[in-house]
Amino acid sequence: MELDDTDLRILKMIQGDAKFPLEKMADILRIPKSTIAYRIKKMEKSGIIRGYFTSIDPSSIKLDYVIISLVKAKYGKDYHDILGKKLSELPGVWGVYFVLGDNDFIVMGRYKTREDFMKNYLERLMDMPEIERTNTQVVAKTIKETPYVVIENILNPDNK
Amino acid sequence: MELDDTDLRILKMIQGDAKFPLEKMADILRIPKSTIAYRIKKMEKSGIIRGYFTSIDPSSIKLDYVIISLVKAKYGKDYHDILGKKLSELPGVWGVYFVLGDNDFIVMGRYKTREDFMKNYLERLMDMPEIERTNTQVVAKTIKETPYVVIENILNPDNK
DNA sequence: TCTGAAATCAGAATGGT
DNA sequence: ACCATTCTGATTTCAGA
Repeated sequence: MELDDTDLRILKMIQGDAKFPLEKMADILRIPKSTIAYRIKKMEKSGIIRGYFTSIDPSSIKLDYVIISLVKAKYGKDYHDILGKKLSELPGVWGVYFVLGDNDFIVMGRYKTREDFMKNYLERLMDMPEIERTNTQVVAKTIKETPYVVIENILNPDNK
Repeated sequence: MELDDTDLRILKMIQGDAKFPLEKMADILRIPKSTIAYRIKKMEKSGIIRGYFTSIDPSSIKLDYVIISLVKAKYGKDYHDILGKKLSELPGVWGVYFVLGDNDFIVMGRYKTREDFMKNYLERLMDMPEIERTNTQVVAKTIKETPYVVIENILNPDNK
């Protein structure tokens, strides 16, 4: 499905506020709210809109031990497929990226304590025979984390 | 603010579906919907709930060039502060983590093309005098990306 | 802090263009 | 595909426990 400028403007308004009222959008874009509703439904059906989520402050539920791991798999396609799956099923892991370069996987996770991290992450990682080596880094500070913000500049010439 | 079991159950329901109806929650938890509303409002005010977001499929808007950078700053506190800020202001960057270990920053970004990436990210990175060295990896496949899912197992004994 | 009922408002459904 | 109207149901408000 092709997105026109109106679709992008709608997406920009709802990406940071899932409950942005149709009426306000209608006022801003100067088109009827039933049209906005119609377009949003279409984007939901086509998979452009993947869902509506609530962002919860991780530290409010004591998830203060944030880690990022660089993982190198042993050579062979099977190893990669199996390892990718295994990593993404670890408790606390919210991101797994298969990358080209020195490493194979970059893994993002959140844990309550060092003990929680050791038990539920690191020890399980040690048990994976598909791994060649790992390098895990502790996040001292999250400076920015806005994974849902995708549309930054609507008037980007590349969109034309 | 202290979260009890009911709060956590509410959060678990809305984290993956911001529009989960109060009435359904009331049925499941067997408490009145006005109480659910009251508790959600409280969590919004106290900052536990940071907002409601729409997840947009990045590839639907042609953001197919996904990168992760490892950045090492030159020594000195000022360098770190300035660099963290500069990195988080780069277009396309959605995540910046200050980490302990071999690197100082891990930077997550999304771009339309290699050219877009070169122009808006890499070339600007090259211009930052605070940087000692960088190592940028291209994401071949995003295996998992669920940053909003924070509460995995409500019945975790650690919560008690 | 919690609850029930009433009032308000937003979103879904409809049908016509 | 678009839009005006109608209808349904979810959220907000408020008084009382």
